[in-house]
Amino acid sequence: MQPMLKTDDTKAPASLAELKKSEKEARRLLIMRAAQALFAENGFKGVTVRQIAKKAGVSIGTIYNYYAGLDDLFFDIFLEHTKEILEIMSGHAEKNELTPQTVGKLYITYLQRNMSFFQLMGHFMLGGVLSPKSADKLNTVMRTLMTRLENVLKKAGICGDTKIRTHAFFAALNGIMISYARYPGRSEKEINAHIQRLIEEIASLFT
Amino acid sequence: MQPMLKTDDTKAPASLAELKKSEKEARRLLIMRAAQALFAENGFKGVTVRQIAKKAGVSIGTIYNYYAGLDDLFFDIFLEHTKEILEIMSGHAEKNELTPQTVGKLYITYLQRNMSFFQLMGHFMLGGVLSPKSADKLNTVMRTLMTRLENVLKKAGICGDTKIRTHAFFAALNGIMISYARYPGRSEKEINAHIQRLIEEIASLFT
Amino acid sequence: MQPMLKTDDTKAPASLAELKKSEKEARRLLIMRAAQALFAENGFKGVTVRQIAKKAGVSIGTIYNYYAGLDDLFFDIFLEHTKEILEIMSGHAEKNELTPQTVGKLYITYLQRNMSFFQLMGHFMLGGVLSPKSADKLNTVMRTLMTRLENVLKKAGICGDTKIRTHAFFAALNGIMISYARYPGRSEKEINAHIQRLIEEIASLFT
Amino acid sequence: MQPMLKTDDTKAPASLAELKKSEKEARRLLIMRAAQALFAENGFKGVTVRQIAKKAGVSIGTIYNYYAGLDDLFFDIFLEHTKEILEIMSGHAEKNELTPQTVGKLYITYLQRNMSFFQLMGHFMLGGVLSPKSADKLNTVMRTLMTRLENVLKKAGICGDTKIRTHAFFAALNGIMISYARYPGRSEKEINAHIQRLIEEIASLFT
DNA sequence: TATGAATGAGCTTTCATTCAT
DNA sequence: AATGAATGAAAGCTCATTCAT
Repeated sequence: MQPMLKTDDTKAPASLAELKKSEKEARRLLIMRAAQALFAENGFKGVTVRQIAKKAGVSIGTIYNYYAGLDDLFFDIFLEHTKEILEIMSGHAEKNELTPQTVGKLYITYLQRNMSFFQLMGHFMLGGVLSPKSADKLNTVMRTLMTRLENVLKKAGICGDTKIRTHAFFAALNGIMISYARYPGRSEKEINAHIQRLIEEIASLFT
Repeated sequence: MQPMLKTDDTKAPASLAELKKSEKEARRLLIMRAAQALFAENGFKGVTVRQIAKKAGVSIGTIYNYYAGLDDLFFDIFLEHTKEILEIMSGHAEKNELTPQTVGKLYITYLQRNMSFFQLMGHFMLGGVLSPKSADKLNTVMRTLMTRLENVLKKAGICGDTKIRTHAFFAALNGIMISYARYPGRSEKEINAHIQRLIEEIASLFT
Repeated sequence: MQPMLKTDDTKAPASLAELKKSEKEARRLLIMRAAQALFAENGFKGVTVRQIAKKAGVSIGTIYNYYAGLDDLFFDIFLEHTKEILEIMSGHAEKNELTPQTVGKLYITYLQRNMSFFQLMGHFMLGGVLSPKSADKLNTVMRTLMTRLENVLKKAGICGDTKIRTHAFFAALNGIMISYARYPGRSEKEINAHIQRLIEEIASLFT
Repeated sequence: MQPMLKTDDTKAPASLAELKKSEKEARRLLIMRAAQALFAENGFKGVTVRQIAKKAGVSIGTIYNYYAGLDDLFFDIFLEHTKEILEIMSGHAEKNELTPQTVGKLYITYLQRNMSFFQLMGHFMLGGVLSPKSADKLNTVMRTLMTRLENVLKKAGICGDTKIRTHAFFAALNGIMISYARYPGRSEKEINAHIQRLIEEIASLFT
């Protein structure tokens, strides 16, 4: 499972103040990346503040200077993943390659490679409590994602209430993951074959 | 959120041995119900051995006389829920009322009223490790559920690979839950309206 | 590590009462042997009442019908071992084979094959509290052992206060065990070679 | 039973960093002394993390900041005792007072006043598992102790394989303790008299 | 702003012993 | 005499968070 987070978020600073700001941002990123890596290694439950601090090369206290608490950090990671998914889709959109099927496969592939992202999704959707600020951020990014998906489906020729249909498509893809991504007693290969068939099934229904 | 687990599991015992056995079963149920109630009250965080023991009115040690560990107990709860869903569907099947739409609504309604079941599903599917024995039990009950769903969809006139299509239907329903059941910043009413529309959308696709 | 406890303690009963008594004794033995076997397998700390009951094929409660508690059972095992050592020495004494060296090797070999016995010795001598009754039993058997050892040393020609010298010999042998029987970082072979040399050294001093 | 651990481990710090380091060392010592005191009071049974924390006036968590686990702490105590024994012997060596008899009495007296040390010795030699690092430390300190003992015995005129003879002497002394230090049914006075006689007996054999 | 030692409530699990049957 | 389910105190250990430096 290779995390796919990009690394070139920094640009040339224009002033001292901006320099400091970008430094700060860089360190925030450092922390987030460390946590993300640990997620990928040990899953959601196996990540502790100590480990993150060690991996990021900062002190525990510093983490709390950048994030109000672990859930805050976790949500930041979740958001980062969502943004990355958007970028991946953008990349393919420019090449005019997006069909419901390809977008479905892209999305699921991403989730399979970043199970921790899906674990976080489960955490926040099923159990966690989001601050209003976090909820706002989530809304913004989700709206963007939905708009993009909607465009793909429209181009594929869906009609009717395209918005609700997009939501249904998105839900169905997530459903594949939670229902079959780690089905007990099945090999990774079997699971993947099954998932691919399900994506095609779902995608064909939405075309 | 009202749990809907049935309570009339007891029958008249035919012998002393059977009496003891049913007593034992009754206490096992007591423990499971206590845990289930705690799930409903406080979510995953609120379920500790201490809490369960207190709620069930038994000692901590007793819990370990009935279950090998917490995960064993959790899985038992999960299984019980699944069986109950099957029974609900059976009830409606006899009355010949099952369409993809009604079965979808029944299922989602159950999940909404028993969020803990869905949390457990997430727990086992995303993070937990199931013992081979538990995996077997899971397989058995899931196969039954899938068969039942398949019959419903067949009666509704689906064709092609009905098995994979059933899995897709099931996945889509679960996806609605994980994607929208607790969407942050939305009221319960809004959420429910949205979910109902999504069910209809999905169901219509599978008809 | 093969435990060396004998098994033919039963004789033909002369009456019904005696039959019952011997049955009882047989069951007591059954429990003790089970505990002894578990000691050999898992060491002193790894033995629980449940395990003993299971291994002996009796219920937990039954164990408490025969022994006041675990320490009582442990002490019984300790005593049994001591008696066995005496018997081994008796066997060789009849053949007129006992020198300080051979008796030292016999004793240490027994301890090495029954480390749990030595662990018990440590338990009772360093930390445990013995009931007066147990202390009496211990005294009796130890006196017999000392007498036997004394005879061996006398035959080997020691003079002076033979009693204190016997105690010193006995102590020295035990000291070899606690000091070197499990020396960390040494292989079993190295340890054994060292122990054999020490026995010879000690034995030669007492000749 | 008065523990005899020394207390003057602190020196004037040369810098802030060194100050902090010595503070840390002081707290480590605080924890170790608390554990040592509990050993002396209640034996092995009385030493729990909670008790140590309470006695040392620190939190439970703090103990785990200084030691990886209880066994790590126990071994530290064991080592500290060994070092102290070495210091005691050094003090007398300077005064040229060491004969096998005096060194035997010094050693045994120390063990009698610090039974917990001997209990720890039993713990590690009979049941415990030492980390490689701990095993190394043990080896170092034991080698020093053996060298010192060997010098004493050499000065007393022993010949032959002086190394093995030293080990035998050391073993014999330990054997006195495990065999007779707490002989059940004997008064403390009787026990002490017996032990003193045994030391003389042993010492005379090694001269 | 960065640090990291201190905190202590909290966790799951074990196990000798009791006692009603 | 035999049973074994129930007990619950106690264990070692974790870890997010705080706060003085």
